Amino acid sequence: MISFENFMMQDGSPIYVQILLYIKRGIIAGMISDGDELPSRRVLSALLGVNPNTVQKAYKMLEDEGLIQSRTGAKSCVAVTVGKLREIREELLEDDAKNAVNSLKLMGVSKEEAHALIDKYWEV
Amino acid sequence: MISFENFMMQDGSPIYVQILLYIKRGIIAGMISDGDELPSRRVLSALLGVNPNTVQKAYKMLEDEGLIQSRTGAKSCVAVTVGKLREIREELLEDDAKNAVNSLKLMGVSKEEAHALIDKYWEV
DNA sequence: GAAAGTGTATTAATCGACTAATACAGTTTG
DNA sequence: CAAACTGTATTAGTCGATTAATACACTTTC
Repeated sequence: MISFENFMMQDGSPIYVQILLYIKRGIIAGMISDGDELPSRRVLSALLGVNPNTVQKAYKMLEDEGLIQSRTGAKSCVAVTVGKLREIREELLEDDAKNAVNSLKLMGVSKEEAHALIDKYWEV
Repeated sequence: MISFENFMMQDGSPIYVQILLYIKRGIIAGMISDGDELPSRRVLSALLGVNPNTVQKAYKMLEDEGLIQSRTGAKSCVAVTVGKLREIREELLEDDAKNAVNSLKLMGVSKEEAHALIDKYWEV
C-alpha cells in the first residue's frame, strides 16, 4: 500500500495536481512500484482532509496517462512500464530543473551561487 | 521605463502573481532599480493581453509591500530601500531553492545529479 | 485651459477548482 | 449470502481568479 506520510499540502496549485505529482515523483524515485495498491478514494480523501471527488480527479488523470489501473469494486493499482517510467522521469525532471534555473537566472544568481543554494537547502 | 520583454506568461499560477514575481525578481537582479517608472495599468494590460484590473491587483500588492509608489494621475515608480531589497531577495531565493531541492529529492535525485541538471539547463 | 493619460473604485458576469451529498454497480471478506 | 468496501457518476453549490464595462479625480502635456 502506497504511503502518503511525506505528502505535504501546499497552496498555490490545485490539490489534485499535488496528488498527481506526489505519485509520479514517488514512481520516479522508486518508492512506488508496479503493482502497488493505492489507498481508496474515500480513505485518501479522509486522510488528506479533502473531498473524495478531488482524489478521484487525480486518480482519473493517472489512469488516463496509463500509470494506474482501476476496476469497479476493487482497489486501484500502479501499472507502470519501463518506457512510461523513463517518459515521466524526463518530463518531471526537466520541468523542475528548468523552472528552478529560470527563476534563479531572472534574479541574477550565478551558476556557482545556484550550486551553493542547492547545497544549502539540501540537508534539512 | 521597466521593460516586459522577457515576461513569459505561464498557466498554473494567477497572472497577478506572475506580474508580481516578475517585478520582484527584476528588482533582485538589478534590472529594475529605485525610481524606475512602471508602465501604466492600461498600457501593461494591453501589452500582456489581460484585464486592467489584473494588473491593478499586482500593482496594489506591490504598493502594499512598499516596493512601488503610486499617486493618482501620475506614473507609478519603483521605491525600494536596501533593507527591502535584501528582504525580498532572501524570501524569493529561499523559496525557489527550497522548491527545487524538495522536488528533486522526492524523485530520488542525488545532490550530484542535481548539480548536473542545473548545469544542463543553465545554458539555453 | 483643454485633451490625453493616469490611478482608483465599483459592480456584474464568467470560469475553473473544490466541496457536498448521494446513488449505483461491482468486489472482498467473514 | 451479507456486510463492508470499492470505483464511478451526477447534480448543486461555494469561492477565488479573471474579464468586462464604467465612472471619477488628478497630473501631464501641448
